[in-house]
Parts: sequence; C-alpha cells; structure tokens
Amino acid sequence: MTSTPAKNNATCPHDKRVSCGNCRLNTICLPITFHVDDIDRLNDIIQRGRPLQKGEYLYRANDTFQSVFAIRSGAVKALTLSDSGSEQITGFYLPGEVVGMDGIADNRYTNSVIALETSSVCEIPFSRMEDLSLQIPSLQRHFFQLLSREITQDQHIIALLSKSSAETRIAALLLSISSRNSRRQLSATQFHLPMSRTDMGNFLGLTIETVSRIFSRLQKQGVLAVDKKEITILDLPALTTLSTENH
Amino acid sequence: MTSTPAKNNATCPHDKRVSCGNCRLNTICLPITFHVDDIDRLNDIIQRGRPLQKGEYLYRANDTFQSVFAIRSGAVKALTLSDSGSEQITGFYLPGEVVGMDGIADNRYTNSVIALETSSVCEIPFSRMEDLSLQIPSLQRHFFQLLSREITQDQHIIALLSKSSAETRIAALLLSISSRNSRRQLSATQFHLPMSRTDMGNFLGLTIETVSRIFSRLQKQGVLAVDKKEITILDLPALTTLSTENH
DNA sequence: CGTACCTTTGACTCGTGTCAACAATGGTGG
DNA sequence: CCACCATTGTTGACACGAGTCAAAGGTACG
Repeated sequence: MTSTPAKNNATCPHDKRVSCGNCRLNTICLPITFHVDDIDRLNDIIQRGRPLQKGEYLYRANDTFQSVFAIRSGAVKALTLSDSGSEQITGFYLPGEVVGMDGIADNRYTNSVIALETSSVCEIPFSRMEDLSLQIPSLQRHFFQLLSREITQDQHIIALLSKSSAETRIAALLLSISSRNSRRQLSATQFHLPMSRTDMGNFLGLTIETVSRIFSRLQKQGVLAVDKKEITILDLPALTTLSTENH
Repeated sequence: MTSTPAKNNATCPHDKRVSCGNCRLNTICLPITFHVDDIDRLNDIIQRGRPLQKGEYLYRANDTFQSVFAIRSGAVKALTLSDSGSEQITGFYLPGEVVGMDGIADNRYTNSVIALETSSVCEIPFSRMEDLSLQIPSLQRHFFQLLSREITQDQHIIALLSKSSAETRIAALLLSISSRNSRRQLSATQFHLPMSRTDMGNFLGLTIETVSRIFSRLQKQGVLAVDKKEITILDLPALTTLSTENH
C-alpha cells in the first residue's frame, strides 16, 4: 500500500510492477510456444500482491481453492498436517515454480504454504486460467505438464524416502536445489539454503541432529563447505555419487 | 482376437465389450456432471485391448507417452528405476484408477507399469483427450482434478514414508486398499492383496522380513487375520489408530 | 546486552536391516 | 496325479544406523 509511483524498472525481485512479458523467469513458468498476445492475455488475469514476509502463510490447508501461485522471488515450503497432528513438509518451492495445484482435486488446499524468506508470488486465479485454457490449447497443455511434473517430482521424493540413507537424502536435496538454481542462471555450487535444518529434517524424514551430523561429516570429508546456511559444493561428483547410492 | 460375437452383456470384468456408458466404474473414473452424448464422445476415443497377464508391462519408463490408462479390472504397480538401478514402486492402481499421467510432462513415461494379476485397461489417447477437453470444459476440469488427486496422494505417501514406523506404514497401506475397495462397493474388511510382500516392502521402504514380521504381530494381536494374500481386518479402529501414529 | 531459538556434539537406545535357515506355495513335466 | 524345483514367505540371532536425551555453544533480535 506504500505509494512509490516511480516509473523506473526496478531490479528488485520483489517488485510487483512486473509483467509476464518482461519477467526473467517466464521461460521457466510459461511455455515457450506462447504468442506475445497470449502472454498478454495470461498476464491480464495474474494478480500480484505485496510480498510475503518470512513465516507468513500464502494459504492454509482447507482453505477454499481459488488460485495457483508462481513463486517470483524468495522461497516457500508446503506442508500437510498429518492425521496425528504433526507437520509434514511435502516440498520446497523456488522462483519459477508453481504451488497450489494440490487444491484442484477437491476445491480446497490439502497443504499449507509458508514463506521461508521474504517472497513475492504471482497469483493465477484457476477458473479464469481454465477458461483461457479452452481458448489457448498450448496453455491447457502447459498446465497439464505442470501438474504432471509435480507428480514426477513427488514420485522422485517417494523413491528417495523409501530407499535411502540419511546421507543420500541430504545429498539429493542439495543437488536438487543446486540444479534448480542453475536453471535460473545461478551458481550450481554455491548458494544459500532458504530453509532451516529443522525443515530439512522434517522434509527428509530425519531428525535435526542427524542432519547436523551429516553436514559435519560431509564438511570433514571435503565434499561441502558449510557456513550456517551458505553452502559451497566442493566435490560435485562425490556428492552426486552419494545421492545415487541406495542405502 | 477370439471371435465370440455373443451379444449378452457379460459380467466378466475383463470383457472388452464394454463402453463407458455401461461401465460399473464410470462414477469413479468419469465426472458425474457428464452429459450422455459427452460420454459417448469420450467413449469413442477410448481403446480396449486384450487383458494384460500377470507380470506383463503396460508400458515402460522412457517409452514415448501417448496415452493414459484407466484400470478396469485387476491391479497394476508403477515403478521407477532409481539412478542406482534398483526398482522403486511408486504406487499401486486398482480398478477405476488412472495411470500414466507421469508421462505428460516430458512426453515420455518416467515409470514402468506392470500387471500384478490379469488386468484389463481402457487406453485414453492423450492428444485426442486434449482436443476433446477444449470442447468439453467439464472434461478438462476432470483431468485437472485427476492429476491433482495423484499429487495429493503422492504427497500422502511422502508424509507416510517420512515419518512413520514400519507398523504405521503397513496399517496405512492396508487401510488405503480397504477404502479404495469400499469405494467400489467391495468389502472394506476382507479382501485379496494383489501384490506380493516384496512389492509391499519395496513400496513402503521396508524389507520383506519386516513386512512379514509386522503381519505376524498384527495377527497375534488380533487386529488382522492373514491367510496368504487374503486379509481380514478384525479390528478396524485399532488398525486406524496404528496408521495415524507417527513413529 | 540479554534472552530465546537454532545448531552442534556426545553417549546411549532401539527399530529395522542383514544374514541365514527353513517352511510353504505354485507351476511344470513326467 | 504326484514329485520336483523355483519362488515366496516366515522366523531367529545379531549388527548398525538413526533416534533420543542431554548439555553446551552460536546466532539473531529486541
């Protein structure tokens, strides 16, 4: 609500005066085959609010589903409340990625989504997107692919959790973040972890102590340099080997 | 290819002379809001081949994606080959459920699907389904929901694998099968497991020995009666409690 | 500058995996 | 129809990886 009517195209990633046409991430979250005026039509239905602060909810489990959200900057976590009441993180989402698709099935979200750091998102009202999809076949195709990609990623995680040791899980998570960073033209070997050790452990099915011990061990072995949440991958091949070992 | 041109509406679930209009499962795999002639249009694009025998592949990982498949009878398992080469089962699919949606993202399947017993499937060519979806909004909506439901189910499994003990995992799997059976008007407390102990263990991230021991223990406790693959749930509340305990 | 939270490290415990032997099952061919 | 063999499931003894409990060190924020 602060009125700063300056017209300069700010480079701040949280800036809300951005359109899909000039968004750095549009090759990630939009299909490449889009025509310019189709991009404009999509852009018209997208809403951009103020950035979320760390810890703020984007939406909560059981909220009525209305939109999916593309992360433009920052990072968020999605989590379910298990039947027993405890939180289970089901995924981390970085810029260019889309959350909220769990809500389509029953018209209410099954996850809650919380910002891990200051984050801005593009809200895509789903019913308007559906209408548009009927007119733009490549948009329909794109959303089918987005949903499908979420399925394959979740199944990757299932495979990871089902079979592998603590070390393998952590290696795989680090490599996942690494490759998603490099897709955004960021360093694949040096980056900031947006989540806490607790969140990593929760997601990977490990205790925080185990996460901490593995980090220490990988550091002693010269595979990683860890400084708080700043990670440097020193031996990428070694980490890759670790991530593919099962048990 | 055997020509038995009899016109009687056979009750054999593997019979291929079935249309969506008269399929017992259509309330599960089709949206309720369908008009009769829309059902006919969908039915026209669906292909029904000969049943799969136990152990046969429906498709293999890396095959070019062309269709999704509704299970009409029997049961199948989906599995990925992990980087290290070992198989990881990512799900079991029962009649009325749809497999193959992992292939949409990159136009090739990431899973292989194998019949657990003699099974018949309805093949839905995806590009024709997409075309039809542009004309029938409720069909587009239905497929978004199907994909979304797969996501929420996979995330359930992530939560299960991430947090819970061997006993909880097995209880949850049994209850999942139980509820899916009752959705098909079958008994919720007495049923045949389509998969081997090995498959259960693989899926749940447990060894076959552990699966076996848990079954024995639950039987001693009077929660289950187990006779080979025939399961009788004797104490549903107890099993439910077990399935919601985390660790 | 103090308080609250997060992370690290150590000692010990426990659940599940591993290894091994054996039983039961089911399919095949004589 | 039965005997054989391969496959699958069961049970036991033991080992080990990760959880638990506890304490101390760091870090961030008011």
